[in-house]
Amino acid sequence: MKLGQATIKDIAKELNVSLSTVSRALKNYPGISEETKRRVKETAERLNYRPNAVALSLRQSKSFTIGVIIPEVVHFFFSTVISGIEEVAYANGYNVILCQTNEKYEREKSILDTMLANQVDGLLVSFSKETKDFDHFTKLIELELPIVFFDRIPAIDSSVHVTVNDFQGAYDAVTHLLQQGYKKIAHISGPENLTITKQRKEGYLKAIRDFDEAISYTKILECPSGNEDESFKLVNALFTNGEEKPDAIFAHHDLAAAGALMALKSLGIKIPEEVGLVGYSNWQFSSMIDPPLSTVSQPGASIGETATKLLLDMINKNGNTGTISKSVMLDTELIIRKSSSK
Amino acid sequence: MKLGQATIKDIAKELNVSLSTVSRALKNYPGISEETKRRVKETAERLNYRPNAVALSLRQSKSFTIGVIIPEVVHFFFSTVISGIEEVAYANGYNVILCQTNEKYEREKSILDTMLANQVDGLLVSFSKETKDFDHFTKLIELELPIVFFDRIPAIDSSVHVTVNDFQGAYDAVTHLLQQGYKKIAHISGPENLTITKQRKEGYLKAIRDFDEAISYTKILECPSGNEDESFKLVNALFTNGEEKPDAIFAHHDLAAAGALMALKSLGIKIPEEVGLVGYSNWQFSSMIDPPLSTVSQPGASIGETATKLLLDMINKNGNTGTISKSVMLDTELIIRKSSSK
DNA sequence: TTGTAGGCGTTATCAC
DNA sequence: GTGATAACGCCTACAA
Repeated sequence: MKLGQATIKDIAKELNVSLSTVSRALKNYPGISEETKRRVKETAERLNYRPNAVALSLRQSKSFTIGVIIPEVVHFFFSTVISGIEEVAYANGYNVILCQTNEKYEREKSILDTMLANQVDGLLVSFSKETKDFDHFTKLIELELPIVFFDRIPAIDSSVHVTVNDFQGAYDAVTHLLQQGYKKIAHISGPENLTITKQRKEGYLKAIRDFDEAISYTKILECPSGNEDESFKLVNALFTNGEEKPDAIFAHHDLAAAGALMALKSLGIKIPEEVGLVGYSNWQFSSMIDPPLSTVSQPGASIGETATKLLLDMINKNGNTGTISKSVMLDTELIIRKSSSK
Repeated sequence: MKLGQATIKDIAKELNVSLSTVSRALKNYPGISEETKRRVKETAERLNYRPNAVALSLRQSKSFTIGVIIPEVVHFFFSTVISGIEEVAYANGYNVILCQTNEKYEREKSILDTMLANQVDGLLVSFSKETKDFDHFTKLIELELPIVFFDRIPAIDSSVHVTVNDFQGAYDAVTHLLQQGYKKIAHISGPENLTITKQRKEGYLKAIRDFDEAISYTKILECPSGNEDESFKLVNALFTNGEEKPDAIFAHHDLAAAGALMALKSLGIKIPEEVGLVGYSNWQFSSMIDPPLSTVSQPGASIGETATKLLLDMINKNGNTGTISKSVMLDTELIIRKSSSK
C-alpha cells in the first residue's frame, strides 16, 4: 500500500469538520449543506482521496471480492471462462481473486483456505483432476458460502453449477460422423473422475446405438491425462497392433484430437478420406491445423458469465427468498471442418 | 463472507482469557504458558477459527495482495506469464488480483483505481495497445507504489521492467532464415506503439544488414492488429499484386504467421520449399500446424516469475537500501521446425 | 504470564 | 446540519 494515501480523517482535519460530515458528504447523504458537500468533495479531489476498500470490507463484512479456482489458466477453455467471469464481476463492482490448482488436490484445499481468510463473498470453482472428495466444499456450502461450480461439477446434491450439455455435444459429433458415412468410430476418453468425461462417453455410445442397428463397432481408448502425447501413442498403437481399425475418431478434447491427427499423419493415413476426426473444445489452433479440425465448441465466455451472474444472485440473495438459484446447462455447437467432411 | 465465522473474541470468551492472550498464543509468542497455548489452539481448531486477512490488512497497512493488469488472459503468452506470477506470489503468501484491460485505455485506468482502493501492495503491468500516455502509472511510481512492467514497457525512465530480448530474438530468427538460403525476407510487423514491435523490426533489419552485403531486400507489412485475418489479407495481397515477392517471411507473432501460412497455402505456395516462415511466441498450436512453425519462444513463466520476484523485493525493500531493483531482460530461444527448414 | 487500551479507515447510531 | 462514539477483527505497547 502506498504511503501517505489520504483518508477521510485528512479531509476532516483540513476543513475542520468531523469525520461523519466528510463521510456523509462524500456519499451524498441528505442533511448536509450543499456548501459543505462542495468543499468536502473539492478537498477530496485535491488530496487525491480514495476510499479504502479494505476498511470497507471490515466494516461491512463484505469484500466485494469473488474467488475463482481453476485448474490452469493456460488452458484456452479456462481462459475464455475467466474472461466471462471478469466481465460480469467487473461490471458489478466485484473483484476477482484468481488461483490455479495445477490439478493438485492439496493445492486446492490450501487455496480455499487463503480465499476464505480473505473473506471472499463467494466462490467459482472448477476443481482439479485429483479431487475425488468434496468435503472441503460441502463444509462451506453448509456454512452458506455461495459457491458455483462450472465445467467440472461435484457429486453434491445441493450444489449449484454451470455446465455445457456434454452428452448432447458428443452425441451430435458422433452422429455427424455417422452421417458422413463413417461406420467404425473410436472414442478417445479423458480423466476418469470428471463428469464431463462420463457424459461425453455416454453421448458417444448413445449416438452409435441410435443411428443404425447394423453399426455396432465401439472402441474406447482411455486417455486419462488427456494430452496430445498420450493420445499420439494410443492411436499409433491402435493402428499398428493388428486390431480391427476404426474409420473415425471422436476425441474428448482437441488436444487429444491433435495427438491423434499427428499419429495418423505419421502413419500416412489420410484425413478425412480414410479416417474422420472430431475433437472437443474448439481451441484456437483447431482451425489452423491441417486439415482443420471439426470440433464441439463450448461457450467458454458464456459459462463464465452465467456462473458469475448466478453467484452474484446468490451473494445478493436476489429473487425472493423462495427462489433458489438453479443450475444451468448451456448448449454446445458442432463446428464442422475438413477433418470430418468426406 | 460466511456468517458466523469464529473470531479471536469467540475463542477468548470460550476460555475466559483476554483477546491478547489468544492472539499471542496463536502466533506462538514467547511468554505464554504451554498450557494456555494448547488450550487456545485446540479451541481455535474446534471453532474452525481462521484469521481474518481483511482485518490484518487494515491493521498492518499491508494487504499481501498484488494486482496484475494484462491485456487478455486468452493470449497464450499472457496465460503462461500468469502461471509464473501465481507460482511465486503463492509461494510467498501473496494473493493475486487479476484484471484484463481488453486492450482498452479507459478500462486500464479504471482497473488501476480499483486496485488502489483495494490496497494492493504492488502492481504487475502489461499495458494495453491503446495506452500511449503513462501519467496514471508515473503518478503511482512517484508515490512509491512498487510497479513492475513486463513484456510491454513504458517510456518511463525510472520504471522497473522485465522483458525478453526481442531485438536478439528477431535477429536470430532472420539470421536463421538467411542461413537456410532465403534471400528476400519480408517482415509482418505488429502494433505500432509497443516497444516489442520496434525491437523485432530492428532485429529483422539488422540481421539482413549484417549477413551479406549482396542481400538488400527488405519489406515490412504493417499489421497493427497482429491477428491472423489481417495477416492473411496482407500476405495474400503481397503475393498477387505483381510486386517483387519475398522468399521468406518473419512474422512478429505466431498468429500473424498462421495467417501468412494459410494465405500461402491457399495460393498453392509450398512451405518451406518456396517460402520460408518463422513466427514469434511459440504458441501451443505452432507445433501442430502443417508444416510445424518455426518460432521464437518467449519464456512466459520465467517472465512472470522474475517480475514477481522483483516486485516482492521492492515491496519488502529487500537488498540494502542502496540496491535499487533493476530491470531484467530474458533470452528468447529460436525453435526451428519444418516451416523454415529447406 | 496475562490483561487493557488504542488504533488501522470507515460508517451507523445516537445526540446536539 | 453537524459531531461524538462504537464497532468491524486484529495486533501490540504498556501495565499489572
